[in-house]
Amino acid sequence: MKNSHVTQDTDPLLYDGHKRYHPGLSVDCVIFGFHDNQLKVLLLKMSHTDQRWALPGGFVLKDEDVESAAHHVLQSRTGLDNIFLRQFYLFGEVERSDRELNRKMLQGRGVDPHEDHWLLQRFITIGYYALVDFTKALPRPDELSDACDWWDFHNLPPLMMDHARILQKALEALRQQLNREPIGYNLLPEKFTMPELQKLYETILGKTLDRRNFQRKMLAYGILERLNERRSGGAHKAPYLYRFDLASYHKALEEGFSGGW
Amino acid sequence: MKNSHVTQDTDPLLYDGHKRYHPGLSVDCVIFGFHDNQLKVLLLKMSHTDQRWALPGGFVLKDEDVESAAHHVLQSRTGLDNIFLRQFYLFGEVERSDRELNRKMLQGRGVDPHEDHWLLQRFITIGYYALVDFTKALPRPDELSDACDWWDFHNLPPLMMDHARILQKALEALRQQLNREPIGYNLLPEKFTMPELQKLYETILGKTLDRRNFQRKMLAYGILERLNERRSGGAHKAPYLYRFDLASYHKALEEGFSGGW
DNA sequence: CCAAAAGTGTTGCTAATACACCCATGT
DNA sequence: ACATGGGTGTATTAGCAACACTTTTGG
Repeated sequence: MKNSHVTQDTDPLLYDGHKRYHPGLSVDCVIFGFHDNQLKVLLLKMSHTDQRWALPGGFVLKDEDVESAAHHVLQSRTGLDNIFLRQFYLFGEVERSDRELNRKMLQGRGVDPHEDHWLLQRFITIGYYALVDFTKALPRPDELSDACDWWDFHNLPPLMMDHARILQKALEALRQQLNREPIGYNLLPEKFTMPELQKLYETILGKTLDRRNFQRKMLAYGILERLNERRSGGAHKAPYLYRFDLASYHKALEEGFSGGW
Repeated sequence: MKNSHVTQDTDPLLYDGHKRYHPGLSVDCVIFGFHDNQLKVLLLKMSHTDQRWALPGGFVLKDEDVESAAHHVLQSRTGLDNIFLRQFYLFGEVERSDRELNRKMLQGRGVDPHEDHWLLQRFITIGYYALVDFTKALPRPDELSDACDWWDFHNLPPLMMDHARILQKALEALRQQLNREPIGYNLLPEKFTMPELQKLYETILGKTLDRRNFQRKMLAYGILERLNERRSGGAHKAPYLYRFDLASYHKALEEGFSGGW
C-alpha cells in the first residue's frame, strides 16, 4: 500500500501536492451502507470548517488510474479492499470550487498559502459510489477531519461545498442501476432476511412495495438461496435467512433484471 | 462566442495552452446522428497520425464549466447550438495517454515540444454524447484534422488512442437511457416515419423488433402526433409522417417510459 | 390470547408477444 | 400482376398489482 496519499503523512503534501497529484482533480466517494433498515453514507467532519461534513475524498497521483485513487480512498476510510465501486458523475462547474474554504482549512492547519497554492486552484471532482457491508467497515477519519461516521442518507448534517448535490446524484445513479448491478449483494451481509432486502429496495427507491409481490419477484429471479435458519430475537415471527447464489446472480446481471419497481 | 479554443487560432495555443486550459483534462464528444437508416457518428481525420480518426474534442478553459466546453466542441464541429448533450464517462486510466502520438502531431505542425510541454502530459478525458439532427449539422474539421465526416457507427475507421472504447461506452449509455431521455426526438428530423423511428431503435439496441408491436407501443405512449402527410417517393406504400408532441413527450420522460425493449 | 410481522395463495388486469390479413406503390 | 413494404387487427400468454388467509412469536 502506498503511503503517498493525502490521507497519510499529510502536511508535506499540503505544500507540494502539485508535484505528486494530477492537477485540479479530486475524487469523492459516496460510501453506502445499510443498517437498522436505513441507507447510510459515510461522512467526515472536517476540521476548521464550522462543523461542516464532507464526503471522503482524495487526489489522483500522476501515475495512478483515477479508479485506483477511488479505491485508495475506500481502503483508507473503511479498511476494506475489493470494494464495489462505480463512477457516476463528473462535477465540473467552475463555481463549485470554494477558494475561501480551502484557504481557511489550510490556515487551520498552520499553513498560510500563497495565492497560487495548488489547493486554491479550481478543482473538478469525479464522483464514485461504493457499496460496503456496514458490519465490516471500520470508519476512520483522515488528517483533515475530526470524525468519520455513518449518517442516515435521509437525515444528513450540513455539508461542504456541493457535496449535498453529489450525494443526490449518487442516489439517482443507484436507483437507475438497481436492476443492472449487484446492489443488494454488496450492501447486505452474507445472510439477510427478505424484509431486510425489501427495506433496502424501498429506501433506495423512496417508495413502499408490496411485501408479497416483492418476495415473489425476488425469488423468481432465482438468485436467492433460502437457508434453514431463521432470524430469531425479533418481536414477532422469525423470518428466514437468505443468501445470494453468486453463480446465478452474476449470470442474471449480464442480462439485467426484467421489469422495474 | 469566444475564440480562445484550440479549434481556432490554434498555433499559439500549442505553446501556451497550459496558461489557458484546465490542466490534464480534455473533453471528447460522441456526436450521434441518424441517416439512411444508419446510426452515424461524426469523426475527424487527424493530421500526421497515419490516417487515424478521432472524436471531436477540446479542452476546458480555466474559467469555463466542463459542460460548456463540450458545447463549444459541438458548436464548432457542427455549427449547431442548443444541442442535447449528456456526460457519460470519465476515462481516467494512466495508459490512455499517448505521449508519442501527441509528439508526432506537434512535430507535424512544426512544433518541436520540450519534454514537459503541456500536451505531452497525462490527460484524462470526459466523454459526452450528443444527439443532433443529421440534416442540420454542417461538419467542419478543426485545425488539427484534414476532414470531418459522418461514419456508420457499425463500420468505423481506425481510431486514435482509446477512442474506440469511448464510442463503445457511449453506445451503452445511449442504450441505457433510451427510455429516460428524448433520444428519438433529438436524433430525428421534425417529421419522420414510424419505420424510421423503429430502425433507429433497432440500431441502437442492436436487435430487430416486431414492426406492429413497435408501432402499438410507441403510439400507446401518447407522445406522437400523426400528420396528414405521407412520405412518397419510396418504392412502396407511402408511410405516414409523425411528429413528437413535445408537451406530452417531456411529461412522459419525467417518469421514464415503461417496459424495456 | 392478542398484536404484529412473516409465510403462502388467488384473482383479475395490463401489456408484451406472436401471429394474419389487407392496402398502396413502383417495376 | 406481383413483390415489397406499410397499415390495422386478434388470440395467447406472461407478468404485475391488489388483496385474504394462516402461522409464528413476544409480551
